[in-house]
Amino acid sequence: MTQTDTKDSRTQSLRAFENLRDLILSGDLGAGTDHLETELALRLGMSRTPVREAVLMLEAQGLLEVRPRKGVRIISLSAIDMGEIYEVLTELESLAAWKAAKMGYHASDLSELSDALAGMEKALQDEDREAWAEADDRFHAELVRLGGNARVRAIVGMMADQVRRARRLTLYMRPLPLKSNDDHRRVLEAIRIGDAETARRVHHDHREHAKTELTALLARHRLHQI
Amino acid sequence: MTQTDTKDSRTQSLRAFENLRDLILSGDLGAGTDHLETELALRLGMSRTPVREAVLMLEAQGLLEVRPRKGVRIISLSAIDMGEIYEVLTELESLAAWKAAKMGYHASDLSELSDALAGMEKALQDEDREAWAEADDRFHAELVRLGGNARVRAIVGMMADQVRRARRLTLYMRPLPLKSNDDHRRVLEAIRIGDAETARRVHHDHREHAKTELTALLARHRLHQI
DNA sequence: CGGTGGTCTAATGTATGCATTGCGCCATAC
DNA sequence: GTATGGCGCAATGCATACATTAGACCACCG
Repeated sequence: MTQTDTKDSRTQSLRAFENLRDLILSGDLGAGTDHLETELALRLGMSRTPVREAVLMLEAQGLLEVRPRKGVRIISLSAIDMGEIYEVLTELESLAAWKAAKMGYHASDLSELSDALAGMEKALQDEDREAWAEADDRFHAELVRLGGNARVRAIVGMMADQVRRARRLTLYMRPLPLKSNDDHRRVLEAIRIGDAETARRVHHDHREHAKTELTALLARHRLHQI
Repeated sequence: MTQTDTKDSRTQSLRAFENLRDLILSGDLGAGTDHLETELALRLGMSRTPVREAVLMLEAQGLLEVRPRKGVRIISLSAIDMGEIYEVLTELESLAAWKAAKMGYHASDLSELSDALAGMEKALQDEDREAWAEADDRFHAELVRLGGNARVRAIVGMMADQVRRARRLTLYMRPLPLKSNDDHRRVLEAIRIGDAETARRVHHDHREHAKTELTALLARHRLHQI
């Protein structure tokens, strides 16, 4: 009657899931904070039932944890967590790169990847870090899509969500990612010519390097929980 | 009043989750079959609410899918799915093997791994495939535990659950896994002496070999959906 | 003054009821 | 005989009410 008249075919649970997810990723529900189900239900303008369902799904994705009688706590990631996530990303993305190279894609199939790369290079010239991060996301997402393993895509998507907050936080703390673009270009080239081993190795090294860089950055800035 | 008086501190949701999970893994709820929430609630002796919550969690784990107005469908895995899962297992378990070797475990830390290996060897002598499978599970579970990455452990656990049905189905279709034990022994030895690269490579090859063997087996027996 | 026990509160876990809506079946018309 | 439209049913999505129980606070006792 008040705000929910915009025709909406999706279920309340799904809306709750998406809304809460966005609130968490945007930092609106800060890491480490607690929230009661009732409170969240009120905020989203629905009853507790769909909120509970959404919370359950978000817990499965590792974005929050339910602590009976204490509310749901937004997960905060330690440096160790970050390391774990990067390890998973390293392995699964480089598998995707390897498979993508093996699949013998035509150049036209790789246009999205080239576009993302071009976006990163332009952003770098403009020193626009936000744009660079967005293009970087697109590159990695497209890479796992080309890898053609739905489970890898799902897992990498989840993990990427989890580190998104951290990445945004550190975006302005580090030098412009010059080497990164070079890595990406080499991965794309390896995929283009079907050199699977190189694609895997370069991407693997790329992610490992990103991990050490990020953890060092977090340590330097005393960001042990984000 | 009838069967659920055994004091049970766990929540109904958790019980529903575990029960349904077991019913699925045991094949009692066959792959591809549909089941109404009401029916499942009746079967588990509880109301629909905890069943719904359990179903949601099981969906997140990829064991079933909810199809509105048609009931929940137990996921059936195609050969492609099986391939995807094995690829993920290959990468993440070999990462775990690599890390385990790097961590410099003392021999006493590896006793569970040795035990599992001994169990596999004894089972092989007895030609007891069930026992072998159980010991194999223990070996792989312990390996990812030693790897020390909680996320890897969670993902591998989920994937292992998903292929359990298939593994049981094919357990008696193939020759005794002689090479498998040898692989495991080499992985253990590499971890013991801290040779991370060997541990990774051997385990990687081991899993890849298992994948091709399984998919060939499924194709030969026309098991396209299990 | 500190510790312990009890009570009270409030948040969750669960059940239940209702509204919605997709789907199938039947009837009717062409 | 077939196709189309409407009606009815039943399963889910959601809201709400209730029971349970963990945890906090206070009072009383040592």
